[in-house]
Amino acid sequence: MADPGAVASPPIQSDQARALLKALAEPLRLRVIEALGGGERCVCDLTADLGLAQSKLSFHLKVLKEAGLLADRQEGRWIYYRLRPEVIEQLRSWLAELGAQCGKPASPCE
Amino acid sequence: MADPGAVASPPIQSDQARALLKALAEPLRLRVIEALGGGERCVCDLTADLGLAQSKLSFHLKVLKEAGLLADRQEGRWIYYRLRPEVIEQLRSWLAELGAQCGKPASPCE
DNA sequence: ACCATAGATCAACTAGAGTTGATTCAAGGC
DNA sequence: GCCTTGAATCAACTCTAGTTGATCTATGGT
Repeated sequence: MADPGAVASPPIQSDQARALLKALAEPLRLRVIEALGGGERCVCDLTADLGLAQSKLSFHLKVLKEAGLLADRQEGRWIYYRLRPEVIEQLRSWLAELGAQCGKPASPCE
Repeated sequence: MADPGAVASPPIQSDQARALLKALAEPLRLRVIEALGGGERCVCDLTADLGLAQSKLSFHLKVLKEAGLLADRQEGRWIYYRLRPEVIEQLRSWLAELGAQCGKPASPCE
């Protein structure tokens, strides 16, 4: 029903969806996410490309990681971040359910 | 490629996606959205069901409407709000693009 | 015309989230 | 061991977004 190849993508709760939405709904974080949409990047690259103060980027990376949207790995002095597409997929599934049965007419309240 | 049955869902911009995400990423608004996920409702029903102050609900309905997520119609004294599933679908498509090619390995930055 | 009710709007207040610059920590190079 | 550099953390500040209660508008009943 969901996604065949994915690593067990359980249906996501409303609270989890909200956390993901909140993490995404911030201009800088969205730019980070979009940058990582092109593939894994190290922090120094992101800092340079997005023209951000180091501590600012670090703050937002932390938020995104805690929301579950990013994964990271260390290699020597550098830390690489990447998107976790399965989490995006969970959010998409959650959104799909929202639109599913919203066409029902209202019961007149008079 | 996109959605066959939908009413011409043009690819959405990053800014528009952010606006939608921001509108969704608020606890009360998400509750409203989920309530409307079950079908159209009038404001008085929503106020009662969600147990909200009237002005508070009105504020959030406005935000959601301005984001494009809701449509409304007036009938006598009452105003009915409903979800716009095509907008949700646009957001889903936008999210799908994000995860598409994020598997690319990083170019080592040393 | 008057009153009651649904809903939007407004101004003042509050709180939470992001910014900034300094500091700390860890990994390499010498 | 010491110095440099990548990155995280912290405290102080700022600002935006949501809350609150009052007011305004419009619809319908009498």
